[in-house]
Amino acid sequence: MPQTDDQIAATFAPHDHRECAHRVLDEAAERLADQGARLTPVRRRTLEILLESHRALGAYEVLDRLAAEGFGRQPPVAYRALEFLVQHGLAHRLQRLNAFAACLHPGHDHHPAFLICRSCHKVAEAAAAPVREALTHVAGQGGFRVERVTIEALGLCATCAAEDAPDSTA
Amino acid sequence: MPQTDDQIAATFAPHDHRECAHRVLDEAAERLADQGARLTPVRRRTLEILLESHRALGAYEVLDRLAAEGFGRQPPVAYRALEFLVQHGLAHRLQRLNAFAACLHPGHDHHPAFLICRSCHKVAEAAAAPVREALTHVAGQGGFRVERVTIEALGLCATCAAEDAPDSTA
DNA sequence: ACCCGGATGTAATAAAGTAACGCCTTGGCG
DNA sequence: CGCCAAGGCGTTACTTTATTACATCCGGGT
Repeated sequence: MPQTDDQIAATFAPHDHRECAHRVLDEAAERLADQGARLTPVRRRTLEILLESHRALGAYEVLDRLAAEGFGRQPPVAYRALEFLVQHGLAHRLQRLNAFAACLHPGHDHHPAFLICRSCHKVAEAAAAPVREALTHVAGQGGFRVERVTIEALGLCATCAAEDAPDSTA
Repeated sequence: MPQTDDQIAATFAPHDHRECAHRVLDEAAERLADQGARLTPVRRRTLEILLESHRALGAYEVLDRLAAEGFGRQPPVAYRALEFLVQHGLAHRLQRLNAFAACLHPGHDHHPAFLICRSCHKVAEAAAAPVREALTHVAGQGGFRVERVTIEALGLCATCAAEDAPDSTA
């Protein structure tokens, strides 16, 4: 399971973000070593940039950051690093946003459902298994074999909902 | 329910396509009249173009067709017509493809799940309700309120699967 | 006739993504 | 060590997708 209920809430709640970034980065390096893939400086930095927030960043946003730090300033620099991260399950691409977000649960379910808050723009990963199962079932009845799914929800996270209407929570 | 199992199969199976196109177009005109919206020539023609196949078309693909028929040849012409159709539930936007497809079941479930065949590229609509429900449930446990959902599956339709391996069906 | 809003059309530009090529590093091997 | 092959990085140039801004036109109401 990619993400428990508490973890969804934790994504949106204020927290010491350095800690989760660090944890993920460590796991990432380890996993890549196992696969014989190289976490080069650009790639590592790209992942760090994504990890600095729970938001999804556009490729050009990432590119600007990389360029400012001495890496190449042409689009392929960012796209290659991002593609590498996605392929190795360290980042996800959000179709609705044309943007990328670090995977916070590498190694678990590599095709989670995404919860995108329209207010704070943070992105959480939710367990996609039950959702995918429902879809696979519906599709299968029509003879369609599902191979890959995109599940993205736009809505309001608990933290933002509480801010919008601080006393209407109960 | 936007689409029964038989209807999913029907989308991918060979069939007289003029018939389903015609039916949808008639319904569309009627529905728009109710809403006080105008199905102008560009809009109508755009819908017809989308209805000519079960595939999703890129905005520029539609634009080329429109331009060839005497309509404007600048991007906003196509984007405006497509946006109108989407807003009135007569077409859908497919995020994965950056493309648009006619809605074959206007008036039912306006946010269906999409089944995209990677072989024939046709797109079917499937009932999203159970899928959305599963997602809403998972998200709700984390305090996230789902508002809009994107569900798109990439896979192989029954017709293409049968062609790939004609005798492995049983 | 006049005005108004919506629908069209245009040019221009932004944003997102890809192709093609050369150089440099890394790591294996004689 | 010297050599080579593969992969990574950087560049230029380009394609595809989408939007902004503004002029014009058409239809309905007064």
